[in-house]
Amino acid sequence: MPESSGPARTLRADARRNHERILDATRDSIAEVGPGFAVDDVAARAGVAVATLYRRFGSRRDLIRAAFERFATDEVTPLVTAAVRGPDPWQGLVDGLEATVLALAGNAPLAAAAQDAGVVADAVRFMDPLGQALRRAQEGGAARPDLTPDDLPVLIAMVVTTMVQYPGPDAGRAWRRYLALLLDGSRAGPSHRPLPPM
Amino acid sequence: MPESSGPARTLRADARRNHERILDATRDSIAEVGPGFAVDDVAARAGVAVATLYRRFGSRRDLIRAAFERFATDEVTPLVTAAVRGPDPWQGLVDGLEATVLALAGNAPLAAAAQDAGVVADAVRFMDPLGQALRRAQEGGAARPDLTPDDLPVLIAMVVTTMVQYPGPDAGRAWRRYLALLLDGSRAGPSHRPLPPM
Amino acid sequence: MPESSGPARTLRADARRNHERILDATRDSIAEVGPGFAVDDVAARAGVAVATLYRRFGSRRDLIRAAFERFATDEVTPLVTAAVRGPDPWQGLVDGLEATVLALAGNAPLAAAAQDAGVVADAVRFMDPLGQALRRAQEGGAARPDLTPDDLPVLIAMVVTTMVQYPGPDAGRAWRRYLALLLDGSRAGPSHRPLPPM
Amino acid sequence: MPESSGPARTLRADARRNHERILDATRDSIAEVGPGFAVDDVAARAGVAVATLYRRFGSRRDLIRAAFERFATDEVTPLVTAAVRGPDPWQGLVDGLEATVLALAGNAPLAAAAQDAGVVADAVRFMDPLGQALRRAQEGGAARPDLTPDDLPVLIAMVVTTMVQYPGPDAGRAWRRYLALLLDGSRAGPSHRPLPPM
DNA sequence: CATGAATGAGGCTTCATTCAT
DNA sequence: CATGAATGAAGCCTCATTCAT
Repeated sequence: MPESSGPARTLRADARRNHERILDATRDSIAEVGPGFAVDDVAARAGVAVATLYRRFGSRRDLIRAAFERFATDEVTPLVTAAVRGPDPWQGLVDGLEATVLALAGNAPLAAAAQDAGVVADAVRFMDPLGQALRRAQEGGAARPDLTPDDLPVLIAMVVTTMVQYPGPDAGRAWRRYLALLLDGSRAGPSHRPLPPM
Repeated sequence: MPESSGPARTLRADARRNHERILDATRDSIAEVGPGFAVDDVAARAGVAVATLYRRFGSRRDLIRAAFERFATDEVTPLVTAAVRGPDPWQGLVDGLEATVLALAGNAPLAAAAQDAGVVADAVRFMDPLGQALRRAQEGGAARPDLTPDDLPVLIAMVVTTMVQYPGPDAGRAWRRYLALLLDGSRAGPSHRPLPPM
Repeated sequence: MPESSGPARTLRADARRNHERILDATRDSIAEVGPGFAVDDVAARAGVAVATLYRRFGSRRDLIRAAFERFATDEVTPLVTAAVRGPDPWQGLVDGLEATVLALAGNAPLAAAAQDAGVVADAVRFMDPLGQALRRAQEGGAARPDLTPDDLPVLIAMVVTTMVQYPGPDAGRAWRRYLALLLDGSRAGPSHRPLPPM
Repeated sequence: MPESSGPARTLRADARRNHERILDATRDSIAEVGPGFAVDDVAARAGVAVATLYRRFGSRRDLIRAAFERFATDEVTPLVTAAVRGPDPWQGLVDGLEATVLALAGNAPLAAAAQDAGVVADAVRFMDPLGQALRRAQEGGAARPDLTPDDLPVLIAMVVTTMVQYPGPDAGRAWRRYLALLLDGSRAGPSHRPLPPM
């Protein structure tokens, strides 16, 4: 049966649609009222009952995680994947990290909420392209060899912190400074002593 | 105005004592129940009424700020001041930052609360010795010249983030890794491009 | 109506199987999470949808009733029937009541749930052997004549109460004390005034 | 300062008044909507904020306990104390228990709530006169010696159960029957074997 | 000036139950 | 006839903060 006209109320489809709606609503609510958003507000925005929300996502924390993950997957990862592609491996890593933080900066409150909930690292872990970029840069001798892909979420969290902590008018700029500092520390260099273990 | 009659002075002293007690209680409460501590709990521990607490400090946030500031001033600054004193300017900066973060790590929950409340930078700003160490390291040619003392609180906040985000069993270790990375990026080096502005 | 075609009979069997499964799941769920069990949990354990459960049993309360009834019928009644059989009529009543409460004690949470839902008496009413034992004991002159079989569920509920109210380490013992008291009061005795009416 | 005219708004007095009001409201709410009453409803009836209620009583359970305790202390104990006073020790015990259960029957839903919350025994423990009556009856040789005052709350709970379980039109009568049974079992008698331990 | 009782708003979460498929 | 997604209504509880004493 092809999709006919009119309401076409399917249930499975509605469920999926609700899923998306809730995630959108979460993003919007956080964007508007900040990391202290209320779960009830999200449900209201999504046009579903709170219990529906709780059926899919078990808790406020998981909701944040899911919203941030989808954001990371759908909006960040593609940009990063694109940024990473380039002839120069080091520049690929630089561009990838910049793209990452830039994308996060676009939804800073969501990032802050994820930070508050302690789920940044979880979600960010899904961005594999960065890890590959790191490896390529290491193989090319540009990045110091004692970094690991597991460090990347931490680095990103550190930079995100600088956005969270300084929400002034120039908040959109300062993070570049500290990312640059981290990157300079991440280059291969003869004077570097091995990094302490994780 | 000379110190006049007895009672007035006694009151002043009592007030001061209350002030200290409240700050102690804040530190203790946060240490025990974490950043989600309750103001009432602080008042109870301090042996004062909640309203008294609110008379002295205007809000929960200001209370955190004050507690963290006193902690920074009384417990962190001295250690840092001592650490900074050394013949080698660069090592002085390194030791100073390490001492800072180490001291913060000792009261990680308080640091986390300050982070949550967004007052880390405010309080940390009071630690001047680090700024002087930075300048000395820059004058000696060891530290890159485009860093400023205002960067230091940010760097510290970044490292504190790695403690907050990874409260696992090795949480006490990982921060060293990222501080090292930041320090490697902070060294003077011919290959460094100028840092983006703050 | 003779057993007709296959499929119909298969469906009936499946329905029956579901019925049993749900009742088992109810017993298990209550045993694990106590009288505050959730209907959804029962459905999940039974491997059926919640709506299916609601089609067969009208409400949570009816579900408890049904589970307790089946428990009473299948697991308690046989034990009681066996216990009642003995040469001495009074001892038969004593043993029967002890067996009853003992069986209930084995599934105390289910009994408690039935108590909470107010359906103990309903279900217990199905245990006729006790009534017969009472009559035999009365005919033999051992039990006071003004008791009736309708009193038995009440007596049992009273003893079950002592299990519910005292869930301490010796909860498994105390009920014997109060059953003994009730039994001593149930013996025929010249000093007994007639019991007030039900 | 004598109590003047008008509102006379004292704070300490108001607190005390609120305390009483909340307890009254609890009694009323339970009487109206049953043991499943809502704490919010109690607060509304008492004309106080929910938080006020929670400041005094820590939890729903404690609220029930307090309401039942006050009821027991203020309304039950005096009646019992009066009932117990009589020349015949055994009759004193009988009358005391009857008065107890009778008083409970007047607020059966409150008793049921206390039963549900498992706090009957706690509160009932405050009714010492019954214990004294038991001892007097035992010293007079009327009551069996192996009963202890700690048994009394249990006996009462058992009888209360018969009220809870049979809320029919004759609910007000049946309990007498079972109390009589318990009492007959509580008399001293040569044929009694010692009660099993608690 | 300290007290602490009172507030009001809101937070998260859970359940029994009913539709639409 | 079974499914399970969705519901709506509560429920309990906590907190930062402000009056009245």
